[in-house]
Amino acid sequence: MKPQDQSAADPASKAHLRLWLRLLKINRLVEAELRERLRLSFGTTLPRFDVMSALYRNPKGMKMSELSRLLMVSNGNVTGIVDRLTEDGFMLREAVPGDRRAARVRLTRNGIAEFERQAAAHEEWVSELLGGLSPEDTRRMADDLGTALTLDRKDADDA
Amino acid sequence: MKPQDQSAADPASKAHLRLWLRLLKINRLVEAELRERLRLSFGTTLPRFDVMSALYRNPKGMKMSELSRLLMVSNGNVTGIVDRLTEDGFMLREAVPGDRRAARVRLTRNGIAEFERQAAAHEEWVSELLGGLSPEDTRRMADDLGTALTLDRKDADDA
DNA sequence: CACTTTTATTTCAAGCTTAAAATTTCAGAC
DNA sequence: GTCTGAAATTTTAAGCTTGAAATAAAAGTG
Repeated sequence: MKPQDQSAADPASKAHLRLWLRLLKINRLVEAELRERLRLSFGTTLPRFDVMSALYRNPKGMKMSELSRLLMVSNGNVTGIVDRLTEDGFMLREAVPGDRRAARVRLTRNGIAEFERQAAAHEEWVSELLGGLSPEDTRRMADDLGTALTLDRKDADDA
Repeated sequence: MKPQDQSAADPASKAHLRLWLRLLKINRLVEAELRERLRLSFGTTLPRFDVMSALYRNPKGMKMSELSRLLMVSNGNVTGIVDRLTEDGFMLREAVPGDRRAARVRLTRNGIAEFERQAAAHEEWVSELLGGLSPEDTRRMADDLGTALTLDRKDADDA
């Protein structure tokens, strides 16, 4: 490829940057709205919702480190959020039989019931907020992102 | 459409939720990487980069409230970030002639030079991190998101 | 002009977040 | 068994973030 092929300035990097700025924007828009609704409707926060969601899908409980890895946040971060959710009676720490260092966290009966209420509203809200995307665009974009994510390595699974 | 058309459970909301979880994931992945690189290479953070970026595009400066609205963060948040960037000599507050309440913030010569270094690296990093997306997918996704964003109302503009 | 309301910003308390250091326990080497 | 290093978690300090309250000044009302 000849040098002047780069006619209209840099090709890919500007396009990627443009996409990134839009990803950032929709993320902030949706997160801000979800945060406010969670606060007003349930008196909770997004990080709390995320932790409860992870535990809801793992009824047997998860170790702190598993939680931290899945949610892609630091260990110390999870400690604080779980502390507060435990104070509220939504979850509890259990000893791990063979390992006195580890702690297994799981939702209480109360936490399960509370999360189910929150999750139903949450799903409706997300759908409302992404309502501008047609079913086809939605599916295609999710698939494209799936590709990008597996190429970024990390856990290639997904529910 | 007949009732049993909804065969595979709820249609749109689950698809939107799936997309949302992937948007969230790629966002965290990219942000985590950018945050670490900004820290290691420039000793700065994403919020600081965002503020400097906004001011770089507005050489005449911006009022605190304009900054806060553009970046979609709270007023108090901007105050703290600008305070620290000012201590570092990258920006300064100026009085607004006709309004003694307001403050106009702009980059110093030093701040401009520093941001230009950071922005060049940042663009490369983003392109690298989104490298898994082909030029076509990248463009299409950005366009689709643009649609979703204008439908979410708010400022329909964009650079 | 006095009064009220709106606007611009900062301050504050609480919670989120990270990276790094500190603890505690486990597992392997000897 | 003792030592050394790795692993799981918590603690800590600093910065980010919000919503609400506090300040201060501008703009409208009468």
